Amino acid sequence: MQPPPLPANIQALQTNARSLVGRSVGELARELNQQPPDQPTRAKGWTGRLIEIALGAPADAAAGPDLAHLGIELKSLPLDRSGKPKESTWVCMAPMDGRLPPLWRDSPPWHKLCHVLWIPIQAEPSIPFLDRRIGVPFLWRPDTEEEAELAADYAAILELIAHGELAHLDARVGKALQVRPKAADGSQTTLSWDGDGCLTTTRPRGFYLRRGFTTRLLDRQFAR
DNA sequence: GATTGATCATAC
DNA sequence: GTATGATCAATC
Repeated sequence: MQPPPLPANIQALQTNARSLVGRSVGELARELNQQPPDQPTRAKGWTGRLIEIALGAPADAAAGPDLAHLGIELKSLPLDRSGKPKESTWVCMAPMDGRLPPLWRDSPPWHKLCHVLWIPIQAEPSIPFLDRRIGVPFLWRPDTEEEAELAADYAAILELIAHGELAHLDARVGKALQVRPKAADGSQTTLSWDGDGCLTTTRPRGFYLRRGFTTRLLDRQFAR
């Protein structure tokens, strides 16, 4: 199997994604000539990138959906032994300097989350890394209720950032969408504003979907 | 066991 | 340095 080209449309993408069901990480790596990491624990995003390669997504560092021409974001969804998401889901960076648009529908997380192709994958520690298998993919658009929840969380987060109340912006804010540190280490900084309107610095952070939220997506999709 | 804050690898 | 892909590991 060669790395497929950029899928021309959603149908092609879905066909490709369905062809991965039941394949193992090791098989996929071999077929795509990707060298598996020696220490999987030190290659956190490797499987996600492997799936992107398998689906023809370009590996660029630009912000925005993976498949910009289709408006679709690819997300691997690692599952634990009970079939629930193992972790929260990375969404995108959260600018701390006031560049976040006031309207949810203009926001970076909305543009990432408005149309997602989820690729479930086994991730329980008891399964050797290369033996983990890919599950049934599903396209998702937030329904009214889900979007309202995300938008409300976004508004709360935005307000804290806009008012320079970063001390109160921790991972406990937000029912579905939360903000957590996102950096190579604790020394990283980015620009922000304090409560008096003075420029300062803070730790870089990003938006994440809580585990409970993605659990509900799975439940809805597979009606379990 | 779930959550929060910290961190790892890679591309550009 | 900033973005992407996330999971690790300490703590609650």
